[in-house]
Order: sequence, then C-alpha cells, then structure tokens
Amino acid sequence: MDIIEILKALAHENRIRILNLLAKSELCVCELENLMQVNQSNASRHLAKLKQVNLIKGQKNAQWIYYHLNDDLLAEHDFIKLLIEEELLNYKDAREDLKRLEKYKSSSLSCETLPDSDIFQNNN
Amino acid sequence: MDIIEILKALAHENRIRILNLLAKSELCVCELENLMQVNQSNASRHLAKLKQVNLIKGQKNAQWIYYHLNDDLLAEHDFIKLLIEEELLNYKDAREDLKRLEKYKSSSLSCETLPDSDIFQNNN
DNA sequence: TCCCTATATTTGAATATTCGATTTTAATCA
DNA sequence: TGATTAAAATCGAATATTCAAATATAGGGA
Repeated sequence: MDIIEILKALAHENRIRILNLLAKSELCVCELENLMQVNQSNASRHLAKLKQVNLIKGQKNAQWIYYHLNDDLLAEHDFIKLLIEEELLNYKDAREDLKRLEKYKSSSLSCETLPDSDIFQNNN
Repeated sequence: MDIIEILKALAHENRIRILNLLAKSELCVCELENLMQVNQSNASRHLAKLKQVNLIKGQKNAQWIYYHLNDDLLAEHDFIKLLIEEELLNYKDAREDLKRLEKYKSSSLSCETLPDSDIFQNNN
C-alpha cells in the first residue's frame, strides 16, 4: 500500500475522527453517524475511503457492518498508531467524539435503538 | 497548528520527498529542483505549502534561501519524525532522492554550479 | 545605475475532492 | 411476497488542489 495514499486518507477531519472512534470500539455506520453528527452519506463515503487504503475492515453481522481498525496495516506503520493514540488527544473534535462514545456506551442504547434516540440532541 | 492541515501538507509525493531530503541536509530550491528533477515552479510551490504549516523554515544566505526542518514543530508531533525517519525507508522515490543527495554531496558541486552541471542526467 | 540570477507569486486550465440528495442493493421480518 | 432498514453507490454542483508558464521581486555584481 502506497504511503502517500494512506496519508491522503488520513488528511481529512471526518476520517481522522472515525479512526479515533474505531480505536476505542468497533462501530457500525449508524453509530458513527450519530456519534459524529454527520449524515449517512458522509459517514459511508469516508468509511469507503478508509477501507480502500486498508486502514479499516468491516465485518457483517445481520444487517449491520461493524468496522474496526485493520491491525495488520497499523502494525506495518507505527506512525499511524502514534498519530491516533497520542496526537488526537489534542484534537478537540476527537475528544468530544470520545465523550459521546462513552455516553453511548454507558447508556442502554444499541445500534438498533440509537437512531431513534435523542441522546446527542444537545451536542455533548 | 491544526493537525489536519499538517496531514494535508504531508499528503503529497513531492512534499514528502522534500521533507525526506531536508531531514538529511539543509538545501536551497535550486538543489531540491535538481535532486528531485522537478521544475522550479513546482519545487517553490510545495516548499511554500510546507512553510505555511510550519514544517520547514528558510534561512536566507546571499541570494539563496536554505530550507531546513522546523525542529520545534517536529518535537511537538512525534509521528512526523517516525514517518520521515522510518516510513520513508520503504518509499522508492525517497530512497533514490537520497542516493542523488549523496552523489551531490560527494561531488565538488555547490548551489552555484549544480544548475549548469549534468550530474543527474542519467536519472540516478 | 543596469543586468543577471534565485526565488516567489500570479494566472488560467485541468483534475481531484467533497458535499447532500437520491437511488440502489441486500438483509430482515411480518 | 412485500415493507422496512442499513449501507453503498451515483449524481451534479461547489470547492480545492495541482500544474506549467509567465511575470514579479529582490539581491549581487558590473
């Protein structure tokens, strides 16, 4: 995999935010949509780009596809791990995404009930 | 400095190659042009983008501007050092640039005589 | 002062990226 | 089977990036 293509895939706010979330938890598109507060088209498009360069993998379970980081690729490129694990601690949007993830995880909501909930109505 | 802007600056072949070369040696535009075999406009534009996000600094000496990595910024972002120092070992164009840099360094050429020489005529 | 040279900037065209809206595909379930 | 839902793909429009060529700037030396 071409390192420049990987860097291009990393160089977008929404894609970095997706990687940041997936580093903590496997998530499906509908969960990412809600956590990041972007529309489905947007989330799906950026997931496709990350998958295209092999940064993430999807695993189908019933009608949902759960995405997770591709640990094999990350093992070959240490700088990406450093970027996600340390660099993003200083990135406000990424920190707020993680707060929403915690709120979601500690709620009783799931992939099936989240889209109809108003858990993130107030933007935090 | 916004991490996304830095990633965007990193996500281009010519800019990564410039950083790779500057990690080994301070260089001016005319040297980078010749080492990377791109035209002056191209080298200058990509240097401008790297400078814009503070990845490099220029130091004027007579009519030449010598560029070097901005160590202060790199110290704040460990992943960039890892990217340049380890990742680029596997990047063919970057390795070939370094070979040309060595050939140049071991020649008696300088910034003043390089443009008129044919040292890189045969693409290696 | 007037050229020469190194570098930067501007221009306009080509290409790439991104977006939301919409449509398509595929799986589930009544 | 037909309705529902998750995810992917496609569309045209807007924006950004890239390029080479041309022009501008600025310093040094004649």
